[in-house]
Amino acid sequence: MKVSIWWIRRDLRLSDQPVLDSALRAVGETGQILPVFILDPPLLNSPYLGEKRLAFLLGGLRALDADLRRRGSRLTVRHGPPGETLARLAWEIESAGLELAGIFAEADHSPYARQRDERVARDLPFQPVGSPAVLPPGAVLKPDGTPYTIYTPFNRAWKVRLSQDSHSSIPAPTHINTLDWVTSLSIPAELHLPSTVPFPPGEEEAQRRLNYFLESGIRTYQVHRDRMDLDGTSCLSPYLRFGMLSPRQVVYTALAAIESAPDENAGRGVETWLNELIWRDFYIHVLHHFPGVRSRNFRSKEIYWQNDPGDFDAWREGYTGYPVVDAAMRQLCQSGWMHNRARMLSASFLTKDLLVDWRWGERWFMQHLVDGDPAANNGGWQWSAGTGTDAAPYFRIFNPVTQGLKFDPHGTYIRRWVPELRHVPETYLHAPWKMPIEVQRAAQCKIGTDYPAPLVDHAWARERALDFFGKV
DNA sequence: TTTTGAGTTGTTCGA
DNA sequence: GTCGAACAACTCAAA
Repeated sequence: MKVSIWWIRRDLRLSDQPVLDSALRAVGETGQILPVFILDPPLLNSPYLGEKRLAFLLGGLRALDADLRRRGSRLTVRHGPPGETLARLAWEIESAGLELAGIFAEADHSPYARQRDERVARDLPFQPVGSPAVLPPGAVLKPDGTPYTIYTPFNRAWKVRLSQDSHSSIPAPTHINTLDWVTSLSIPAELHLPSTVPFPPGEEEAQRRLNYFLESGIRTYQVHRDRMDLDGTSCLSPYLRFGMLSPRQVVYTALAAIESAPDENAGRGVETWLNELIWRDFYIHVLHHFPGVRSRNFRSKEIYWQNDPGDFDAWREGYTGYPVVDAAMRQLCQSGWMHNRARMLSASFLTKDLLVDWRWGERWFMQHLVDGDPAANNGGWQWSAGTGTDAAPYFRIFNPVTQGLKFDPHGTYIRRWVPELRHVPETYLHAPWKMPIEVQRAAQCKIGTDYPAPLVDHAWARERALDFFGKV
């Protein structure tokens, strides 16, 4: 009898699951599947992994295990180096007189994962299937066969490529014949998602959110997505990060949503949202073709950052004295997520106002984001710092006050995340240091005591950054 | 090979 | 208050 190992990494779902589908095909009607998740020590101990994302992952494993059990299956969890662990499982299968049909896993394009997989493939019958991107790296190239490094042409080519593509969603199997005598660790239970993290893990929740977003949020997406005070975005990033949603299914569901409801706003919303999903693919492709971006500037030579540890501390704890920046940083630490505009704004503040190395910010974000993904996070940070592919021009420096006025006009976002500013009148909310002393007293918010004075003067910092980056 | 046009997300200043 | 231009120069994409 044949057995397929389904090695689960960041594809925690059963529907539209090409890896599981391949594993099933390889063993036929009578064969068995062994769904495995391996707790890999270097990943668990990585300085880029934080508790919130780990808790989300573990919760996702619990949810997947429950989904599997409903189909007569279960998840096997092991701990150890993946190569040895898989070899051990292969040995267990073969010593029981069964035939290993193959080890099936979704491709993972991050540098660590590629090295790991190459090593596994050397010794074991391992095949990567599918991709966490909608279109896999290599599928979108310039006519001369080299990868794109500018988003807009990539976007155009991506859309052409998608139009040549066909997709028929693979339904979740109703029953999965499973090898059930293999021993498994229990999923570590000590880590639970804090209640401040608004992302219940699991495929069912992911599907529910996708449907809800496509029914209601998509119509206002284009106008509300930049507003930090509204729930204008899809909030699907953690689910896409761990493959609780199939990225291909997301795209095709969204496209189908325009066709079935030809509402002008919905159409615009889907179009805008699709462009965001293409950014996700873009950075996955960039990291695949240029793995060096994880440690080095994509474009510019080394930059001699100021890297003041005190400035960095103030930034990461949310005590810069600029309310939107502080709201953003506290939202990150408490909820494990940050609004897209808040990410740009706080990244601009760290790299341009404080002249701190983007890698410091990148690592901090990775430690706290539930959706933290090496490709997207690195792409975003290098873009913000002006060192990346298709980077922001060096003179594009966000003004935290005007950005706040524009994208959090009533200060709801600030009041939500920076409670010491809760009673500050709207007129002063984005620049509280301008409050006259009697207003500070009335608002129970003394600047310098209850809430910090600005860490740097933005106008001065802007000039300093222009000068600094001008020289580079 | 050469040439031309374009490049996510902003801010400030002066008319 | 609104609007357009300047903020540079360079690399990339595509004809």
